[in-house]
Parts: sequence; C-alpha cells; structure tokens
Amino acid sequence: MPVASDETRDSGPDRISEAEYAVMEPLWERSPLTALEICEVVCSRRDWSLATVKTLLSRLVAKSAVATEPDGRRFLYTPLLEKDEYTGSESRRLVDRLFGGRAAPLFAQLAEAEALTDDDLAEMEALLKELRK
Amino acid sequence: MPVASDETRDSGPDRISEAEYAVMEPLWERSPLTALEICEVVCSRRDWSLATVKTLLSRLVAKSAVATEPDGRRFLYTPLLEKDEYTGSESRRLVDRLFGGRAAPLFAQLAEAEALTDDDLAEMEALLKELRK
DNA sequence: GCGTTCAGATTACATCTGTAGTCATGACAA
DNA sequence: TTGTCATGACTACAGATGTAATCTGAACGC
Repeated sequence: MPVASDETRDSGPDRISEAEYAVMEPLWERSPLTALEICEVVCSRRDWSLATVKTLLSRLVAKSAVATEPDGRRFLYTPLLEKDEYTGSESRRLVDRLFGGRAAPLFAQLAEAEALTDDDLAEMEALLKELRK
Repeated sequence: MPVASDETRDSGPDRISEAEYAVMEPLWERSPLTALEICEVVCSRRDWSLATVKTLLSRLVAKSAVATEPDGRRFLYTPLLEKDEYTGSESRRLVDRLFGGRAAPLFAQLAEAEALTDDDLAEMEALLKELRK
C-alpha cells in the first residue's frame, strides 16, 4: 500500500486523461470516497466496471493526482489536484495551442458557434466590468 | 500513387491529434503544400524528421482531413478540415467537458489565471456590445 | 537502358489510453 | 480454522499516438 509517489523524471505534471477526469469528478464533489462509491457515480454513466475505476484510480495515484488513506482493508481517495488547477491549465493549454494564447478569438469562436447563452453574456459582461476597474 | 482517400466507415469525424494539428497549421496558412514544404515549417519547431511529417500526413489523409492532388511524382496537400471547424469543435468540447457547456466559467477561469490581456478584454468588450445589440 | 534519387507506402515500435480480468491477502462468518 | 468475500495489486490487451526507418517504384540524368 505504499505509493511513495513517483520517481525518475518529474518533468511537468502528468496530464490526466479524459477517463481519469471522469473519476476525479465525484472526488471533487465530495471526498474522501472509496473506489466503490466512485463507481456508483460513474460506472452507470459511462458503463464501466468497478475494475476500470480501480485501474484509473491507481493511475491517478501514480500521477499524484489523488491521495490514498487506508480505511480498514480498503482505501479512501482524496483529490490532490484541485479542480480549478485542472480546468485552469486545460483552458490555458487550449487557448495557447489553438489561439496563440489570446482569449478573444476563442470567445469569438464560441460566439459564432452560438455556444454562448444569454446568461453567459451577462456574466461575462459583469466579469469584464469587474476586471476593467 | 493512388490514395483514393477514405474507407470503410465514416462514423463521426475522427479527432485529429496534437501532432497532426501541428501539420495542419502550415496548411491553414497557405495551401497546397508539399510534404517537404510542411516539414520546412514544422520539423525545426518540433524537432521532427521528414518521415514523421509524412506519417502524420497520411494519417490525416486517412481521416479525410486533408486532400491530395498529384503534382508530378509527389503530392500537393490541401486541408479539407477548416481551421475554424477544428478550433470551434475543440473549444466546444472543452467547454462542455469542463464547464458543463457554460462559457462564462471558462472566462472566469482564464481571468483568474491572468490569461487575459488588455487587448483581449477590449476585444471581448467590443464583441459583447455587438452580440448584445 | 541503367543507376541514382526522391516521394509516397508500408512496417516498426514504444507509450499512453480505455477497458477489463485475475491474483493474493486480510477480514469475517460459521 | 476454514472457506468466503471484498479489495487493492498485477496482468492483459487492443487501439491511438508519437516518432521514425525501410521498401518500392517512377522520374531524371547520361
């Protein structure tokens, strides 16, 4: 049960994959959770078996994205990677990769795709006002 | 020298990977281009060999993301997938996956990460005004 | 005609991902 | 004490991806 985090090379935090992200979600909602509890949330959604969740959890532990704490003969899992950290870095990656680091074109893109709701517009307007101050 | 594009099944547009994207970029700048011309742009940047570019090109052809046109004994490559199509769908994927489809939290996120330049703010403000009309 | 060359086609191969199955071990019931 | 069961650890395996090297055939120089 030692996990003694990683080794070898720590060049840049490991990215977490889409399947792994699905496992993080319930943990961000509430933690700690057992593997079974996580499965209860995601297994139906994604039609996964418990084994799959366990594999993903151990990969996440290997990547130091979640921590384990023994609880009797099982583990309780807690996220180490914060949700904001993740969404933030993924968002920045996208903006950098696709829009040369500029957020405005992304916004234009979403607008064109009609992916902006009225609520979005209102919120963003408020946010802009705030930032402009 | 036939490549006779496609194949078998066209269920849902294949995603293009990050390396493949790097090959699309020069094509979106200017097209058609030969494999060598593309390599001249990307090989130094990413420290790739020409062979790598060729592999990526054939995968892109297989995915119907680029078209080929014979030019003597070589090919000229032209993008079939438009840049906007790509950036648009990737942006929407991100927003859906990470922010439940809402764009506002994405911008809040970027703002918090100080990933918004003054220019971005100005442009977005203008765009908002436009959309609000 | 014949070898050299350059292009695409084919093959290679290690990792990463998605998705599990099996193994081993400790806790618990009888 | 022994068989059962729940759990994490280990193993599996196909497909995608990154990154090439090699094969093959046509074009070009002589």
